[in-house]
Amino acid sequence: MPELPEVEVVRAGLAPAVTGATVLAVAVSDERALTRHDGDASDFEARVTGRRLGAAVRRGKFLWLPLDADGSGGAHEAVVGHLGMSGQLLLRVSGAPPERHERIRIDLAHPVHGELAVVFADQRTFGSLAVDPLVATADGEPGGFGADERVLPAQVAHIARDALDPALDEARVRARLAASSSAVKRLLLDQGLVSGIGNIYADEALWAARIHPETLARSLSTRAVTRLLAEVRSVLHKALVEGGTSFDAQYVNVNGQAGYFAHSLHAYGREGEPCHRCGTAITRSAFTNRSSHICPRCQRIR
DNA sequence: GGAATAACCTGGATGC
DNA sequence: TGCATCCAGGTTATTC
Repeated sequence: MPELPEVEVVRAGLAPAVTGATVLAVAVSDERALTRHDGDASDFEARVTGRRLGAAVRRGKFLWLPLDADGSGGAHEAVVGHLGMSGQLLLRVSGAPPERHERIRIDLAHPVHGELAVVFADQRTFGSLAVDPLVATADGEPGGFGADERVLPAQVAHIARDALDPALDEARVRARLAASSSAVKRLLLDQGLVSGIGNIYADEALWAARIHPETLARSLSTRAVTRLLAEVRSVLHKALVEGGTSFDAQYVNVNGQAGYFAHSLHAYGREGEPCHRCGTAITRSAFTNRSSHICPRCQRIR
């Protein structure tokens, strides 16, 4: 499932191939991939064709490509994408055969790499692309990772900075945790508080910090919050280094290759297997329409 | 306004 | 072998 590390791997793979490229043609084969676009397929195709793409930028799980950037900023729109559960952005040679679950294909001409295609494929159709206006960031800092412009797509404006963003307002995160009567895991998954964390890395960070996911956020000590935020950053960084987490074919980089972090997981997906710290069997339990994986000995509700 | 929940969707795994 | 059901989960709209 694409979370921050997986999306960053995709962004880093796309950036050299698309920055400065001109869009030759756009083909939308499934309009469900435009659920975040304010218009139909022909509108999307018309608004992207002929435009010049800027550097790929990411905030949390969203990434975007500014349109008609002149190198010193100035773009007013961007193609913004979210991979959802199973979305893939693949780089292919021009004229490559259709991918399984292909939804949108963007043909490009790059001044160095020549003609190529960016293919958006998505099995479960939770992901989407859209053309969206760029708006100024509320804090005056760069909109996301990958570019210095202080703008971001309007539909991403409500998304908080991610855990690896140096401009993250950590004091706000701490204050929200201290005031909330919700379970701490629910807040970790709240993209409006801190973005980029999904179910996999929430479980991993909570295991590393020895915190039960149902623990009330306001009951955490300052020390525990510090430990948790450090583990969130550590887990995301390690996953990024290992190319993200791949359980099946639903997450791959732009070249179709899987990541290796699944081999480093301590909690997520390890139900019944021994805890790497104490040997107790990892358990899985229902948590708001999804699952939580914990070590019942290391992660007790206090 | 904050919190909780349902709905969206497809294909692999499982059970009968 | 074939069919039915369950499950995975990010985001958003709806409800409380």
